Amino acid sequence: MEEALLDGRTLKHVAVREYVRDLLAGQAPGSPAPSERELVQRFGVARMTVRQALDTLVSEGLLERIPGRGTFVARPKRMPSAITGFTEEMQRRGMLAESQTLLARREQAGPGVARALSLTEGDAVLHWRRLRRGDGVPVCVEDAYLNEVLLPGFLQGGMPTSLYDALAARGLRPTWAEDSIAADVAMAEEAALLEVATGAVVLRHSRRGLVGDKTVEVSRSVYRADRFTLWVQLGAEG
Amino acid sequence: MEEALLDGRTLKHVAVREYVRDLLAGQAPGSPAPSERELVQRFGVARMTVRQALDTLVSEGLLERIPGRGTFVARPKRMPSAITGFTEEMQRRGMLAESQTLLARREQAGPGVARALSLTEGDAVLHWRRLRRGDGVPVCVEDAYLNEVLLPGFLQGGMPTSLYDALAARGLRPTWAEDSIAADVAMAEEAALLEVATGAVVLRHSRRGLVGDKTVEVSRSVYRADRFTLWVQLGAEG
DNA sequence: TAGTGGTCTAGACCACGAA
DNA sequence: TCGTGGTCTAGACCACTAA
Repeated sequence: MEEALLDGRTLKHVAVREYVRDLLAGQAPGSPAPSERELVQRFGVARMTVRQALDTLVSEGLLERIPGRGTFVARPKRMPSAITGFTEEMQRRGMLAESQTLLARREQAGPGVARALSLTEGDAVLHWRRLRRGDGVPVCVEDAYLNEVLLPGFLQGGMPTSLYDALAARGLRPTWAEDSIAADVAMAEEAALLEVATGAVVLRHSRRGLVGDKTVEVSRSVYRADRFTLWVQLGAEG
Repeated sequence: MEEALLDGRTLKHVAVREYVRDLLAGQAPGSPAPSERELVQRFGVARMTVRQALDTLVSEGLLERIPGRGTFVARPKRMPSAITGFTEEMQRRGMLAESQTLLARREQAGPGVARALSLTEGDAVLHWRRLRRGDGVPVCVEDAYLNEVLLPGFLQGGMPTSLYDALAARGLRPTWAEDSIAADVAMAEEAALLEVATGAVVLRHSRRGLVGDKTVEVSRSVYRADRFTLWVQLGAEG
């Protein structure tokens, strides 16, 4: 029976690991995993091999070992804030996210954008300006600048609703972000778009989004202070 | 010579691990670690034991294994924002942090603070209000509410400069934080303390700080918008 | 007492990188 | 060719938990 589980091509600890992962998929926290010796019997491998498989699942946070008791499905750990965009943020709050493209074109990078994208001033960048609504009310004006070299043909074929979905489809969703958040007042143009008075209080949010060492996105957003509060979770342990 | 390194009380993989950690402390990224077989010889242990020791250091991010080459000091990974307080934040910016205690007393928890600290309304909490300066200029008014049960005698013996240092000394430095950030205008009392006009733009920052499952700190800070921008790094990969 | 995970041994063969 | 880390074996003894 063991032969059905080991095909000779897959590494044994990987086979055991994926077997256990499938077995416990969807199981409630606290559900017991097979014991190490049971997996040794089932797969006909050494115990160290089973431990190597389980070690991986423990470090992933899927399993939890309790000496003298056994191995169990761990309760999900608290996770720090993911790197999300407006669309996901609104969905998380149960609000309807809408976007109206005000501008989508190639431009020459100004000094600030060029530095943030690790380009030279005057290099071509994609500039995408949107008015973003939550439940129909203007919430935010966002200017996103994208590295054109990484996104050939991005402006063709219609703009997507979610920038991060579009980046993810190209394997370029940021895995690292450097954000700055400040309070300020709205300039005339911003105020008109956000349907507030010039000088109304706003929250300014800038982001530099990287995947690996490459900056793919620089954005500057201005939020109506009366319609938006930023939430951030920090830390790892739970 | 091996006997000098193993005292029989310490677990062997721990002895090997700490030997390697000390050996490589302060070494530049890319510096080679002893090979696994070299450590086997030096400590007279099995190779699996050495691998267990090195596995820990690899998962800590200190070491990096390169198959066929060896094991090396890893370059430091980018880390998400730590959970810091005002003092550390100012130091990070190269500014002098000063604090003036406006209030430090036991109070009965109001509904919001009680809920955030997982207490019952009316339970005793420690309330610490400070005016915080950076390079001598008022930057922030912070109200911190602390769970008195976790911090017996905290108000005696003089207030520390850094709340987070004081919590760390008790093993209660938050490992998880839930923050909210919003733009607003200063109320009269805040404006007077911050030396701005009533109605001036401010950044409001609330935090719930936990260690494990216990909430140890709830704070509400109001920052002068012209003196403070918040910075956050998100993500894990580098 | 029986079962669990934690630690440890003394080997083995492999793919890969550098010389 | 030689050294490296990656994988794997077939056992062993320990402390701890639960019945």
